[in-house]
Amino acid sequence: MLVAKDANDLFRGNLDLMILSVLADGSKYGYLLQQRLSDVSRGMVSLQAGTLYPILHKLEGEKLVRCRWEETTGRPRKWYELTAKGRSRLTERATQWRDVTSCLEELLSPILKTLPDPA
Amino acid sequence: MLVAKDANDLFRGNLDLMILSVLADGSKYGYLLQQRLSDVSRGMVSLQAGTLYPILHKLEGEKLVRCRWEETTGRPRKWYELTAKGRSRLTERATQWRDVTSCLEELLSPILKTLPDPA
DNA sequence: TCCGTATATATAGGTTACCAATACATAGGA
DNA sequence: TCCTATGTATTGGTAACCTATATATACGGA
Repeated sequence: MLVAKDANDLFRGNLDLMILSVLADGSKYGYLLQQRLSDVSRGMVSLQAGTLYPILHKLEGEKLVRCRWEETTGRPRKWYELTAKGRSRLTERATQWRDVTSCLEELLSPILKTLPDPA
Repeated sequence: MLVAKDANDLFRGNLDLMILSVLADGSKYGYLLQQRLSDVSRGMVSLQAGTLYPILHKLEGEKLVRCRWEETTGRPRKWYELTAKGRSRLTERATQWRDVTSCLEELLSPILKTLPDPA
């Protein structure tokens, strides 16, 4: 029951949201996105390749991102860019997230108040 | 990709946390817990029986809750009570949740700032 | 020059949380 | 009498994510 079995279980269901939001900050290729996400989350999120690429393919299939291969450098890289539809989805999902947090915060505030400050 | 396919997908992975926190407010039987959760979430969370009871059984198996049948009233009811281990798990999961939100908030704050107030 | 590591993308198979559907049974009101 | 609300439970299915594996290039050190 979600007892830290898998690294990213705490973010389950929100990886698409996180990826879209990172792409909103500028186009990236998969590997770069992976590192950026690890950085901004201070290591809390560590997307494995087997997690990342299937999500990107799915986002592409939904036309939320578009991509093109860059062959100029030695290694081929696949750059992903947010589409208009992707931006729309991002705001939709971000709004949902805000609603979820407000709901959870109401439930958890009495419990969290008894805890020491995160510092 | 989490496009409101199922009613509670937005809360996926947190139903155990929500149930534990509702039980922290006092012992309840399943059906009562189901309604209370719907109330405090203003209808956002609507646990079906097929979702609720398996979770309760699992929590019981982990000794996070204990339960006893109440036979006095007409219909038998199974009351669930948080154990010490359950309380410990609750604070642990609540802390995790706080960390997740702070991480997501950092990612989403630029997007949410552009949106109108929830009101 | 050879090897290990970082870079870079991809797929197959498995696990788990949750849902939908169904089942069974009692109480109360129309 | 019948319908709805109450109350607990199980079975089968789906989707998201993970682990393991595969393939290939670039680069630095020995």
